[in-house]
Amino acid sequence: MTVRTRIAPSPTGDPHVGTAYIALFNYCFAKKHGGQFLLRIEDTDQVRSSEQSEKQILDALEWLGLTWDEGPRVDGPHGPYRQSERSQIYIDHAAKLLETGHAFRCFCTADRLAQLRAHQRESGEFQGYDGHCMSIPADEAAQRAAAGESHVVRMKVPREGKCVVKDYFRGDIEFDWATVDMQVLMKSDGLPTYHLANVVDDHLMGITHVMRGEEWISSAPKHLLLYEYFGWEVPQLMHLPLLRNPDKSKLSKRKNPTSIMYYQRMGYLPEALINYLGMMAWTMPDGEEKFTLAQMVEHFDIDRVSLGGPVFDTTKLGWLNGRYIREDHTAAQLAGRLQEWTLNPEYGFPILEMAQKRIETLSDLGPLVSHFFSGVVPVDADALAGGKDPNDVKRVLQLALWRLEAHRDWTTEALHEVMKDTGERLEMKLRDFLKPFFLVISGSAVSTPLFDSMAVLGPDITRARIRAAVETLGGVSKKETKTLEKEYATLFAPAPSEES
RNA sequence: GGCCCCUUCGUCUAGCGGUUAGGACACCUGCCUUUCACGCAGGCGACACGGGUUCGAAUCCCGUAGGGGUCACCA
Repeated sequence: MTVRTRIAPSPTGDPHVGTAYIALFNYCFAKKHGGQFLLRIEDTDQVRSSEQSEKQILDALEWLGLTWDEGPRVDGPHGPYRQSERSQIYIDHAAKLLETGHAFRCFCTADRLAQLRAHQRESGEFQGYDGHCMSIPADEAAQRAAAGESHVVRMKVPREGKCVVKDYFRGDIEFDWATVDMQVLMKSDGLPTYHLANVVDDHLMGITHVMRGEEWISSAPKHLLLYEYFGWEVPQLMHLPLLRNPDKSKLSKRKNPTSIMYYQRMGYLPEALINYLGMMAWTMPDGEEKFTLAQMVEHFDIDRVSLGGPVFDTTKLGWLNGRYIREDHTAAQLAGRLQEWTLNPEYGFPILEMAQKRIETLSDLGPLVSHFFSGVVPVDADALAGGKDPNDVKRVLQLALWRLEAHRDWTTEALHEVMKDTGERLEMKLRDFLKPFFLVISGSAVSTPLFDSMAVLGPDITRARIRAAVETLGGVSKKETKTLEKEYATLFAPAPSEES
């Protein structure tokens, strides 16, 4: 038997360091055992996902050196693929479950489900589907479905007995079936949910070991039950501990930079990042802390995984990155890395074009463009407030930051548009509204044009600078966050399809 | 709140019945150095708590506490 592992990132949002962390362990485990490390994009939601973010995930993994193999797949050419192109597979599998009586069509409205949940929460009973539509005879349900009535497909779950999840690291984990919900398998839009797609894909791809985040433990019974219903062999489940924020909660964008591209733009080397990720929950047998991906594969031992959730601490990452810079590079090699990073025509020429009009001597260049080659630039709190109430400025920055976090199109024009709109909705003169942003983005009152600068710097650095400025002004407390969120919702009430 | 998982210095961790509980980051002190950094030497600092089992427990078992995850037509 060949070992086959996989990761299945969602194409929603930015490529997350947590994804790379899970990918790293899958990669090392597969390679150590002469197996394959496969990749698929878990795209079961056409509304929220995008080609662009899918490409970002692939780019990020490649940057880190986590190359995936071409493995068995269901159709089309080899390589990563989108599931939505193949939804017929899930329709067929759902139909099979319907036939064998392991699933049923559910016609319940969102309203009824919301009421049900509210009632259950109030009375403190088990929260989950009450089996309302299970009593509809199969042929009647099929007829209603054929007539075009909106419905979903749910899996049947035993109401008594226990389910034993065999986790490689934790041993047997017991769940009462009564606490497992009758999960929706097919949504009313005809696309599968993650649970169905995941099990079907893993089986068709011949996955032998499912190494994923701890967050999935509680849905493992559903997955196991699906394997049983289909009569398929169950892969070995291995749940890795979750990366944490300094406050120990699950690593999140709200509290930490989590985008892999952020670390790339901040000037971390891929070998340092991957090395650091490798010392989260794992150690080399000899205790060595600096190691390459190849060395990690060579000495990889799955039993050396520790289960306490590691805090992703950028201080130590910085130290490691420094070691790579000074120990593994001559000046000439370092020049090469710098070139790869930003000292190249692609990144540099637009900057020079901006600078050209604004300099008298070549030596004026340095101070003018230095912020393009920096991470977070320091800003003076007093200068930022500009004689006004710092809290007002903070409020404006935070609201705009959220707006920019939801914003995808990072071109000069689009940024101009979204910032102009934000200023208008805040009923401010554009000039007054934009003033602090000049300072925050460039760290100086005299600098390159705002929107062009933001476009060149990219979303990660831009957002990080605004976030840092908010902190400089004292940060937003929990209470302030609440009021601001309310204000944000009324001012910018995002359309339902827009993601945040 | 229900269910589930986890628990060694502030942080990442070694340890898998007998150790003065080891290393790394951070912090502090000193050395090196025109400054800073690097480097070197040293220091501070942890087995969550309570019961068992055992001649002996950080290691095994039970309980408590704390932290986390999860309870969607998101993944």
